[in-house]
Amino acid sequence: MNDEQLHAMRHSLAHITAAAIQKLWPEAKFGVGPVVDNGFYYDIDLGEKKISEANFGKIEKTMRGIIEYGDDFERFEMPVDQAIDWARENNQPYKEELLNDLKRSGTTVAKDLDSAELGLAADGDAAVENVSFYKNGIFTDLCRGPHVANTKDVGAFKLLRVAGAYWRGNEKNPQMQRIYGVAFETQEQLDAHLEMLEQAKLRDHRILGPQLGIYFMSDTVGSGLPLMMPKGEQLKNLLIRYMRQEEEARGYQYVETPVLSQEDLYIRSGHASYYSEDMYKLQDDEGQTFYMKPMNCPHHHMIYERLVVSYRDLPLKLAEVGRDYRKEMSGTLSGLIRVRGPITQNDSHIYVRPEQLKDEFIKVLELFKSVYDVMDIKDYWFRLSLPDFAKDKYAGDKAVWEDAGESIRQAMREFGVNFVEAEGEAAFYGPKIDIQTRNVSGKEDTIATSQVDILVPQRMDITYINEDSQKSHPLIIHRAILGSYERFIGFLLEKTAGWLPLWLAPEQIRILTINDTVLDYVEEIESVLSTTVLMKPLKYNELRFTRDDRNESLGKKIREATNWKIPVQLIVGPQDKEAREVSVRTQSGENKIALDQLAEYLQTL
RNA sequence: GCCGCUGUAGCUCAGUUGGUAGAGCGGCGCUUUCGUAAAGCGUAGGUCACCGGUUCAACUCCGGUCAGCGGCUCCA
Repeated sequence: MNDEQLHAMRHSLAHITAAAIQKLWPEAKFGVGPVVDNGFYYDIDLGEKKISEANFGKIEKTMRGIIEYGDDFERFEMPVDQAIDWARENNQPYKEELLNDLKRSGTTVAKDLDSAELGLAADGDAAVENVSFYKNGIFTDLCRGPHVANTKDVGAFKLLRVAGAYWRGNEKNPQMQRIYGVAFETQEQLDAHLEMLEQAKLRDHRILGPQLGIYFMSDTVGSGLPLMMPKGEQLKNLLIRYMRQEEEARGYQYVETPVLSQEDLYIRSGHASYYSEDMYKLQDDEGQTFYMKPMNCPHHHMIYERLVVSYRDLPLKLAEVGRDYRKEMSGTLSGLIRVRGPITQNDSHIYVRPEQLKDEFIKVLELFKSVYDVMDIKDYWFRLSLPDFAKDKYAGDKAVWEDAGESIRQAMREFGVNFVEAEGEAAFYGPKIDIQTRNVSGKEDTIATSQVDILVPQRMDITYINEDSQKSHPLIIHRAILGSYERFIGFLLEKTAGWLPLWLAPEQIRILTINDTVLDYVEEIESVLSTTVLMKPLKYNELRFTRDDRNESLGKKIREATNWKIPVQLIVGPQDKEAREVSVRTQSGENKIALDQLAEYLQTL
């Protein structure tokens, strides 16, 4: 089966879902019902009545009835005015709204999604005259198609969940219910997909994190406020040390700035007008207003002003382990991926003269590549996020925006990275690149981001004196290679299924004894380990090891060490002591290593 | 924030159609000193998320709050 057939199948199932719902709840009003990855959805408004997953059995049963009955999907066209009458007569206000948009402009002025749903070509911007419909049995829907020939031809499906979704993606519009389903050609493929989703859950950092003693969420502390446990703080600190090592080698200078600032700073930077609703605000006893910093940029700009006078001082690269707090809406929070705080940024601002922008941006790309290679992150791509001037988010000179976008584009071409472009995803102050990857369930995710700031230097009037003794505004590259350390830890846990590489594992080595007769030998091993230092990729990384000499079976000790995903288990029994070796158990198998070779061997893991 | 679902021992979960709860693992104690993913026996442990209402009686029904999950919206 090719992609088009699969698409038609899933789209047809969306219609069958709607048909079943119309049969069960004749008052249902329908929105759109497109195909998505692995399945489909349909948006439905039942007014006061709500569908819950408890209704899925009934809906699926009705759907199977429709499928078995085997109506043909019939396509027909009608003039748009007649279609509007049809929508009104059938009490379908959402369809009526779409049809009116179509009539007016030939487009629905909403997302591309809509055009695929409707009876018009995706590129149509002239007003349309005719729209197409599809009918299966008693259910008729405005739709561009294509569909399968008969309701019998839809393969295997399962309704997965129901969610809220704003009509046409706008939170000011009414909220509809979105019924999601997955669908495949065969039951086997469907089962395999459901199995994959189950497997993905086992790699979920929100399960692994607490399980491995990395972090947890406390009901008492509150949403989006993770508590890092000793192992998590260990891991985070290793990442911080590594990034600092790499950045300082490339001329970055570390600074530290307060978590609070007076309101003035954000008024001057312009963040206040965009984000004041999203900042935590504090009032002191003297009537002063402070904000908790949601980003480090304005603070860094103040340091810039103290350090930079002349063009000779540029580029200036300031870096910080910045602890930010953001008033994120409760519904957006998720494990370590989206938190309120601390959002510990691997943050840096590179202040450049315009002619330095492209070269410095290439150096940033080089740093991305170098760090991601070490982290063994391979499956990622860049997204060049440009402004959409139709939105009022973007201010400033259009030509400057385009120059900056073009510099980034050139830098990426010159450095040779793959990238896609996306309009309307830029930051308010400039174009950016996002580093995209797919998470364990196949959903696209942003790991990190880098922006070119063309607006704030003017707005804050931060300057340098150029070669002609004139005041000029620098450009600023904002960049976070690992994003936030919290988010990166979440990402890393999912990528590795908890099996962190040796250099990052909070507990790297556990010595497992077989009985008490080897305790003196264990001490010898420990003295070797405590004088061994890993040099790559983080320099002077002292080994972190523990000993399990409890009165328990070896099997149990191995099981526990494995559940903790400790990369190196050293098994020590009378035979090892006799031979002056250790049994090294790693994920790739077991090796007997002589004690005097152990330090050397560990460097190779 | 919005829509839907969920919240029982440290963990994973069972249970009561309203009469104050149970298993496995873990913990603790004793026995066992054992070679590659769980030794045996015993034992402690719960304001059934929190607050209020209905009721003779609430973990169970109703309302609210908090927290988690799936989406939508948002993401400097």
